[in-house]
Amino acid sequence: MSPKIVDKTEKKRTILQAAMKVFARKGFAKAKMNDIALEAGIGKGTIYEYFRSKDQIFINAFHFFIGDMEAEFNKILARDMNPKEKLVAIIKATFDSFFSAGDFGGILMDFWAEGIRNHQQEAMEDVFNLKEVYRKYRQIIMDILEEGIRCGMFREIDTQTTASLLFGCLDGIMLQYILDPAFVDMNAASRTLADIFTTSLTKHKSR
Amino acid sequence: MSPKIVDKTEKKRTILQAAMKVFARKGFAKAKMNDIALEAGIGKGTIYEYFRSKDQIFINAFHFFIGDMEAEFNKILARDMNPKEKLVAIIKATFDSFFSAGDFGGILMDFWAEGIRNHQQEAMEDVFNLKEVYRKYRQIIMDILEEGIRCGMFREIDTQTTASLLFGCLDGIMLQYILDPAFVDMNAASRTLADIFTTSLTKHKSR
Amino acid sequence: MSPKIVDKTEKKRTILQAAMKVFARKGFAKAKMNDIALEAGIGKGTIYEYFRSKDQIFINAFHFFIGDMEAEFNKILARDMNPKEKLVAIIKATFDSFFSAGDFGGILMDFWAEGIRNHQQEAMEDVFNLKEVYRKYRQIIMDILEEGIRCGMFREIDTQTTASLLFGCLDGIMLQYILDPAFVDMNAASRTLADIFTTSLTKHKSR
Amino acid sequence: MSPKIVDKTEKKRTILQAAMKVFARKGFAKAKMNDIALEAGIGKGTIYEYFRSKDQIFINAFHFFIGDMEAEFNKILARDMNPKEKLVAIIKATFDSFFSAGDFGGILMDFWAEGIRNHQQEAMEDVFNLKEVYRKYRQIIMDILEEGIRCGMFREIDTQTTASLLFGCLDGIMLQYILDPAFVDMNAASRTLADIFTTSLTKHKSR
DNA sequence: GATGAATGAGGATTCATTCAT
DNA sequence: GATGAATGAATCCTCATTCAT
Repeated sequence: MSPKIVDKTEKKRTILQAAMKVFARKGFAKAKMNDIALEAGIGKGTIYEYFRSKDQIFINAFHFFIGDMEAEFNKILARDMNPKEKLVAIIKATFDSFFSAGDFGGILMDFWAEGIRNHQQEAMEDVFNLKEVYRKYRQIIMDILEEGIRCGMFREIDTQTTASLLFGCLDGIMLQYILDPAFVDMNAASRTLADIFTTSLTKHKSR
Repeated sequence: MSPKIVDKTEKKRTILQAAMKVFARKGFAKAKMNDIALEAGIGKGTIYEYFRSKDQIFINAFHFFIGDMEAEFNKILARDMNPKEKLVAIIKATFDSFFSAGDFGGILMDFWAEGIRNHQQEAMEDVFNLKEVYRKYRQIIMDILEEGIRCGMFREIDTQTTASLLFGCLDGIMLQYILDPAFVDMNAASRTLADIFTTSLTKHKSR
Repeated sequence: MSPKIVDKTEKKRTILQAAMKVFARKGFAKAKMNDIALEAGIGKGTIYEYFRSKDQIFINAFHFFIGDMEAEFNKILARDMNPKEKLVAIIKATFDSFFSAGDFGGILMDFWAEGIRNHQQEAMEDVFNLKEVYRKYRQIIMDILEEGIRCGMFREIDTQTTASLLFGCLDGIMLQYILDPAFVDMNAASRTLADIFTTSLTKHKSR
Repeated sequence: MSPKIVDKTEKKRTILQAAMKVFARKGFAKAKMNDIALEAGIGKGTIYEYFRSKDQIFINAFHFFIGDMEAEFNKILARDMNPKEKLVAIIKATFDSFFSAGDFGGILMDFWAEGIRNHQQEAMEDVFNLKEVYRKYRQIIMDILEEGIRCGMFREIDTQTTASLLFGCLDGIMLQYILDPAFVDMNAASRTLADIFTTSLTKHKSR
């Protein structure tokens, strides 16, 4: 009765990962559906059994990419750590998440580029809202900063701006790594970034 | 002598600025030559009198965009300031440069996205080498940092990584501004960024 | 003996009727094999157990549609009626046959459209010869007209052309009904058509 | 200043006529844009300078085809003739119009087929309303019939149904001609059709 | 110099058909 | 026998680029 049994979810992920590789390699615009099919080792037409369009693949890739990071952050927030430790953990988690994405790092650029254009235009607002994602992550950092100020661990700073800067710094350093891996030591970057922000934020009793 | 006097350079810039507006609005891939022609108020074919191809326009736009910043930085370096002041000036100049680009902010994403892809591929290496541009700017910051350490103003830090982080932070915060201008106060960002880095780098005598 | 007894003929008809519904609804070109499978409540692949191709389904549908009408006409010809009565009976039978086709009326257009193209091309000539079908039906009408002339009931007319016109009129009125059912009263049409032709053909003794 | 001067309207017609030829030969669905381009002796892309899509070509072809007939009919109605003469003139004009369409006769089938489907669906209602076209032409015939009855030239008949039948007969006979030109003498058909209807409709004084 | 009409290579998408289960 | 996942040929349409005027 039931013919060929296929794990749709499994195959969908296979295609998605193939697509992400190709996007990372060529960028969204230059990535051909055929490239994705070849990378996935399937026929061109098969992709359309799992995704309605090239755009849909992109959006799915975005959510796939974001998903992990979100889970990771929530785990950190739930842990029993002081604000400074949380901040360091968030920084470390972001770097880890970036590396677990493996080849797909370059795809970040397309997420950004597409996200920026979308926010200026009308459609897709709901499915591909990079602005919201950023707000959410900034809020997480802001919460930690405010907690630190409340408990007297951090000095009084503009939490919103500082959160933006920290988050921006994470983005920016990854960008440089993607662009020029030989020049950026990511371990050092993780440590130094944590160092700079915690040093600067820490309230010195004696002063 | 010449029947029609046209300032080639002037018109080239007109086209370039039109192109940058369109790129910023739609992204490189979705920007049509016709859009650029319309924006520039000229005929489609005329563009080809000034640029060999769409790619060439992009590369020219890139250099146009970079050019100002480079000049600005050199001016700062030549000025008679201490390292801390220079750092603050560089940060300020970067923000200013970004705003002077006006509408064109969004184009940064395409520069980045294209630049990243190009560095992984072969062609264009010479004409569109984003990697080199970044190395150059990082070097400028590194030089300031090292000068600061030498003269005992900054503590001993990993200058290369710190330069990367500072420069990354500048990129990252602009990205967020482009994406969500209502959320990011650029003046505060400029001040806070300078504050965080100088505070953190400053060598405290008593310790 | 056989593990599963399936009435091949029965299922073939099921598929055929499903196909006819879909053809009527969407036209041959826009009808998808999947639509037919869904309408028939079977799997897409199953259709190919009964028909070699989409074209074959169409041809079979055509013959299925024609089959009834042919039987009906032969019955009329065999009956003991005068030519005028036979003509009226043929007209009535055609209308009835059209309505018995139910939803499938619209499919006539595709039969016509396809038939016309096929006759101008080479292939299918044998399996799908609309020209022959028309010739046959015209001949039936011609025979009745000639019989009427022979027995002095009809005046001397161009039987071939008159047969074409009568048959054309039947086609044409159905077309209008399909297009705009609210505007065409098919009962009135049947009566009026019979009236016009018999009135016009009848030989008036006194003149 | 002004480059290549092209009569857009003229070229549009050229493409339209090429398209009509191809539609007539292959049917709408099987006609490729490339076929039309080849027939028109231009490049594939050029078509899109004049028509937005294949559908638009079809709709334009429809209006082009209808246009002439409408003008012709209005001329007849304006002439000083009695109803019987008008009827004959309308019949003749329809046949003439059909032949002036030359090769394009076969395209009628696609108009019909498409028109029928459209009336069952939603879109295009306004641009491609075959129902309205038929209503208009039936009305023209009805008006003539009613005028004939009023002036005592025609007997009292169901004008709406008779108009449908006459118009249907015109369609139907053309269909047969397209299908099997060797079998249908269009001159005879024109004459016989006029004969049958006028004979049948004429009020005989002595009765 | 300027133009925009013409072009055709290129790519997303559709869908009849196949075939492993 | 029945199925539907997989396939790729086929096709519409886009758009950078050319070139006659």
